[in-house]
Amino acid sequence: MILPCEQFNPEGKSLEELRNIQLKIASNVALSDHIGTLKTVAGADCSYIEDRIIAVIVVTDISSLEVLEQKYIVQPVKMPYISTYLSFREGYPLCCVFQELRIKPDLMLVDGCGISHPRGAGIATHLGVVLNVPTIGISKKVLCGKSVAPIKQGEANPLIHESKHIGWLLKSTKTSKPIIVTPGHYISVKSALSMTKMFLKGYKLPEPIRLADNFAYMIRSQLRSKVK
DNA sequence: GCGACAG
DNA sequence: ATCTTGTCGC
Repeated sequence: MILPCEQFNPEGKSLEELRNIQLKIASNVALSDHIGTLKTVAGADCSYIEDRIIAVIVVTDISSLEVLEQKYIVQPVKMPYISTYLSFREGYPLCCVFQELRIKPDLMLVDGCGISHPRGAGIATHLGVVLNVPTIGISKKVLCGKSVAPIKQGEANPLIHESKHIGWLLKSTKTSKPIIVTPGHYISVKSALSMTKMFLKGYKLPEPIRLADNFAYMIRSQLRSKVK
């Protein structure tokens, strides 16, 4: 069996080969709820400093949303950013960090798309399938699909792609643009929205993702002042 | 050929 | 994602 992280490694592969990996991942997605007792929920995000990538995962308590564990890793960037291939740029380091976690989260929110991807395999889905963990994709821009912008805070409208309901546009605060919520793995379209709403704490992004954002930013600040 | 295009 | 100060608004 192939090591988990290797399923995100773009080295030596053509874009066609990477596309085939995504199709294989998409064929293994489960869009029904396979979530047991929810005790912990994590947020995953990446930041960059020059030619290095900083991948972080923050694990929080499901009810208080306070940090239980946070880990990060810094690696050389293996691949340039190419739209629809994000998981081969950020997936490898995130997979490495996940394996170092003492607490394996019951659910993980990932900065990026889930099934709302041309081949049905955004980074949230890719991580969920490879790591066998329930995931939800949270992004700020639509990659594919169409929707109607929600207006009122708390309002959510369906994101439709090729006649299929693949996610939502959620107006998380009064002033921010809507965030895009899509199932990654082991969760239904409906639950992806209700779960995400549970983690909103008055900010644009659900708390686990916001904490991961902040942590990544902090690590980046430390690195630039120390090594430069 | 043209436009779109997560982070 | 990142480069970047002040500034408009609640």
